[in-house]
Amino acid sequence: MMIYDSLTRQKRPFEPLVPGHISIYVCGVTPYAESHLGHARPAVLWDVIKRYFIRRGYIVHHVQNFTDIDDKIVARAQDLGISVTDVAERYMKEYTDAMNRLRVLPPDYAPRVTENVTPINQFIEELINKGKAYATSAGDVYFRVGQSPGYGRLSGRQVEDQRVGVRIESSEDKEHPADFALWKSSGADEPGFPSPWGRGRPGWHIECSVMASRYLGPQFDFHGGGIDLIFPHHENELAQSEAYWGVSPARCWVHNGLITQGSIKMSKSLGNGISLRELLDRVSPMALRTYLLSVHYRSPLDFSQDALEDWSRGIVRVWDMYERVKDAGSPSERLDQPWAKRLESFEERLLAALDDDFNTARALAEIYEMVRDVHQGEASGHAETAHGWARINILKADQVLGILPWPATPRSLEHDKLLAALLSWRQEARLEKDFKIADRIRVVLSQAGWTIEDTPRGPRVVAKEDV
RNA sequence: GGCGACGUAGCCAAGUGGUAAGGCAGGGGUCUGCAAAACCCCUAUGCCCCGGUUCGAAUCCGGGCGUCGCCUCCA
Repeated sequence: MMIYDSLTRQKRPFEPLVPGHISIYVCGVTPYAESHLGHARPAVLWDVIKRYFIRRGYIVHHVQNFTDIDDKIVARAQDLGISVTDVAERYMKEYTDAMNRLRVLPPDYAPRVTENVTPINQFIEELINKGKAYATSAGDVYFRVGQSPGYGRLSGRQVEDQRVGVRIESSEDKEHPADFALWKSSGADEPGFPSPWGRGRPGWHIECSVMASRYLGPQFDFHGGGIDLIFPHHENELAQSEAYWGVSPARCWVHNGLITQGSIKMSKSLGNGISLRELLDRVSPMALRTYLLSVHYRSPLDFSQDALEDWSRGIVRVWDMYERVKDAGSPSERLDQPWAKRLESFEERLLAALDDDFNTARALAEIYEMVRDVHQGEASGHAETAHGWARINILKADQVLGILPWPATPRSLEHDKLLAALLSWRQEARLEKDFKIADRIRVVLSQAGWTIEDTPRGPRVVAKEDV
């Protein structure tokens, strides 16, 4: 198992901290606005990583937080004239709904900052006691970057090289411009929590150090998030955790590339994010999911509607095959043909692709090659065996990658009866060679959003919204 | 200015030293009342450019060109 670590900048063999267990902390979202497509990428990636480790026999502990208190949420609440809690709840629910539609398994713990204020305060106090942080007369607490010799090694930068002026906020009583807030005092009209330094709220980075160690311990296996979080968020988090525990928190830092549009990063602040909810209303969630997995996670993914549709057309072939073979029995004969041997060893190749730094693109390619082997089996007169393997292998791929759509929108019984009646009328017409009627029925159904396909096994109706 | 990533067929994309996976589109075919679907076959002497290392380079090194990201909230 080879995994790329952002800290060492190389792919290297991975050994879990505790044999047989995998612990994962992924930075979640700040729920102050609608989720966009960019949020779906790490979620789907970590979902696959998790399923992969589970399949490999590990016990997985996965934590993903919600930053439910933050300046942006406060501002949003004031805009909408509702409470900070209501804003956070609304967008957390929206995010969770989108994840469900993408078949993303929920994390084992989804802690919130507002439920961890006391441990956060204890953590900050200890950092002050250790001389790693200091409180100001204004009631703010800052982390003392100068006390962290390794600071900058995750993001590969030196504090003094950074563009001057950008980080420095007005009227600072910070000791050093690079020092960052652990605790920020709240104004009278802002939400706040009591603390030894007065009423205030946690800074952006401290939550993750606190919650990760609280739920997973001082050290854990993976820390994940978008590549844009490396600096300052993860750099600061690393510094805090190290200052507190004396060890580097994550054994491996995994950062996904960003989703762009026209090569420009999709982000909330640029306002060019594609609404995840709207996109999921428009395309099949599982087609979107496979599209996200079609590019290696560390590469940027330049979103295009065309590319998504291309992927959608491809994965539909796998769905169709599953429809055809889902009732097949388990294969009972063992054959020496190459296709049969490949079908038997399909899962090994699937997992081997993921062993190599979670290469989901290669894993998807394995699925298509497997589909071709099934066709070869059919052509060589062993359809039953081939179908049996097809069923097993597609389900195995689905278990790890998540590729099959959940049942399409349920239809009413009346609906089905009506369709069946029209189809049998058309079949009668066809038998009587009355193709005028037959074609007329096809046109009428097509106008209603249904496509009839005459297959060797009889007519089949596909609803346009299913694809 | 500092740091980093990327550049593979018409499009998307895997491949990090051994002779270019996969998907979409396109062409040809099988099947079919027609259509669609499905399936089969074909489609990069070449991987941004120029040098170098090597028996051998898309892969390693050097130099360019182009695009993007981080340094401010960001997945």
